[in-house]
Amino acid sequence: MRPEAILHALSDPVRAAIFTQISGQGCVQACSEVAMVGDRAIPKSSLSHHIKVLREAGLIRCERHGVEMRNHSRCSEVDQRFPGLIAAILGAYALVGV
Amino acid sequence: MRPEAILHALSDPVRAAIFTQISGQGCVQACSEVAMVGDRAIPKSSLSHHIKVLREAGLIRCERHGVEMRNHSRCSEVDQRFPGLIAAILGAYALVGV
DNA sequence: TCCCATAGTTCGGAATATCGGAACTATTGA
DNA sequence: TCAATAGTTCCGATATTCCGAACTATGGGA
Repeated sequence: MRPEAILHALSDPVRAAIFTQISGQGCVQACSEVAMVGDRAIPKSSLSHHIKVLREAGLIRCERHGVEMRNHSRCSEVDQRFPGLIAAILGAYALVGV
Repeated sequence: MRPEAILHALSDPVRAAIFTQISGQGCVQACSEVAMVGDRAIPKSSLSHHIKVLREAGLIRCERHGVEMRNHSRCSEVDQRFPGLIAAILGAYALVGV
């Protein structure tokens, strides 16, 4: 879990929005529930790529549940390792309304 | 001054190190003083590019002083707009020793 | 069992960004 | 005016990103 990977993952507003969504409500979302960011539909190959980047950065964990993939936020683990990082980043995005 | 630009700028460990260096001691450094990161020499065209990315992200301000360029950290301005962001990021890098 | 529908992943090629050497520009001092 | 120093710009090689199309995996019927 490296800081540069986390920053890179969240330096894309679309990925930051996806991560916010996964972290926010209930902390579990299937990819198909994330297929919209704002009013914008994300092509599923792009979404798959974004999810992969978030996963490889250690920000989320994915497990198959039947036919769908559930994405869990790893917020608390990341926060334990890098205190305040996630909060500051999502806070900054929230301030500019993304 | 957008969060994604700041995160992108600092998602490169070399740039993060340059920014740490500029922010750290005395808050002013000419590019030539930054030409080393760790034991690694940075080509000056690359350094110029890195400095530009940091400048455009709003992280530093550059002004010519005679023949050299001085780089000032804008830490406090960034912190005013996005509280805790810089500290959390540099703190995370410090934790892994970069 | 076989087939279909749903959910994601992988492939491939076009567009874009990054890196660094070489050439260029700007400023100072002799 | 010329030389030296400090950065910038240009450009080609390399690497990333984006997304449609094809592919894989799982579960639910007929």
